[in-house]
Amino acid sequence: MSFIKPRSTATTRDRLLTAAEVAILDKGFAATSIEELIAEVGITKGGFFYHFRDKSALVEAILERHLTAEEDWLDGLFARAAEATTEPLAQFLVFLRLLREQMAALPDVHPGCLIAATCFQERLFTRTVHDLARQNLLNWRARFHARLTAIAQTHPPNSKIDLEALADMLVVLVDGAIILSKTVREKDALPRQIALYERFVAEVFRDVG
Amino acid sequence: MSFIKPRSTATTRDRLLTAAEVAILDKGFAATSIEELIAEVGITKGGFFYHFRDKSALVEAILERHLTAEEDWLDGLFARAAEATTEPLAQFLVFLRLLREQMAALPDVHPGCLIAATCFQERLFTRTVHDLARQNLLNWRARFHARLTAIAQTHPPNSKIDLEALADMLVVLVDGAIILSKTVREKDALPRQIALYERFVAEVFRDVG
DNA sequence: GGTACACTGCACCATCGGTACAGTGATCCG
DNA sequence: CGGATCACTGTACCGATGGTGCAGTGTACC
Repeated sequence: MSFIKPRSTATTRDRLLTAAEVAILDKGFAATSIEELIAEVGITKGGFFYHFRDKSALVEAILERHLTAEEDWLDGLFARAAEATTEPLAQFLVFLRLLREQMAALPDVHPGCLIAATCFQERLFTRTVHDLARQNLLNWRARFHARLTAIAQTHPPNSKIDLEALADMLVVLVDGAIILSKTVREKDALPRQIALYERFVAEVFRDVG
Repeated sequence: MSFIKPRSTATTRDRLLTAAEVAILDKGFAATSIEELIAEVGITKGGFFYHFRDKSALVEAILERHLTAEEDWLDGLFARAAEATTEPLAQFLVFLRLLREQMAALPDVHPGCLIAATCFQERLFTRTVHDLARQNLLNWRARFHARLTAIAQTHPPNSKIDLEALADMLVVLVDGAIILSKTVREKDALPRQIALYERFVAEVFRDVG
């Protein structure tokens, strides 16, 4: 090549990550070849393995980037909910509404959950990939659980409830609804499940006058 | 080979299916090689392609067999629930309890949902595979929805509720909880989610005395 | 005895992940 | 200005795997 390519250091690696993330969510990890990625980004095979030790390391990097981005995004939603009200239950319900609205606003069916995508390809990935996914889920469990516990202080549930499972339930519903919406090709499946969760949470903590 | 192998016609094909199903649920489709399957079953490559046009056709056959077995199994649970009571809500709740108990009795974490596993490997499979998965989910939606509608006749919910989404919710929770339990390696995640669903259904249709 | 079934055995192909390594142009540092 | 380092290129090569093609073979059934 004779033209001068803008020297972009981290950018090539980042473009690889983006191309790979899109491709993996679209058609799966195994169906995404390294050769197709380097063709898209415009580098050679040697260049790919300069950035990533192997295909697993690529997934590792995608997951890391994705998980922090997801965390920032949800933190943003929590912050907006905190602006609206300080009351724990109301705040959580606002957060859920914001989450549902954002999911409903997506143009197509949700591209899919990377966690779920890795979950069913066990042996293709390293320990690290699975640990990343695991830590991420445990993180969300802990965060939602803390909020639900706080809510239960001021709104004691009418009967004993498994708050940890209720915390997991949101993540479970999101992942499950993504599978459903991808499989039956209905983009409103996800927001509708979140709506049910909102109702459930509201009913569990409804103050029995 | 000199020893006389018992002539087992359909059995070889069936043993292939079983070996493949186990392997795919354990480590994923892409990580399961044809060569490992034929080694396990004790045939040659030619024998494999005599039974299946390609790897996708294998998945197709596994799904078909699996989905009918699953349907029979759930029908059995419904039948047992019908023996216990004829009242629609009580019957559905008995069914959910049976489902939860069976899931809790599994020795390890649930091996995983074939539907979900196919969902994230889009381009590796044929149209048929995806259509099978789709029809299966739509089937369960219709069946649960019919039951919920019947329940709503005798137990009008205290406020309007999306019964179709509530029907989907069970499938969504099961699939999502399998992902969760596989990822964090906690076998009780699935029964705990079903327990929450039981409570939700009971509360939605609780007669406001 | 003939036909169909359920394979075996073997040769071969393309794709893909991955290795190895020498070379090269741009950039940064002293 | 020189040297080191970065971010690659280019090429050659390897093994595993999915898949094809086809001739042959033992068994069962009619």
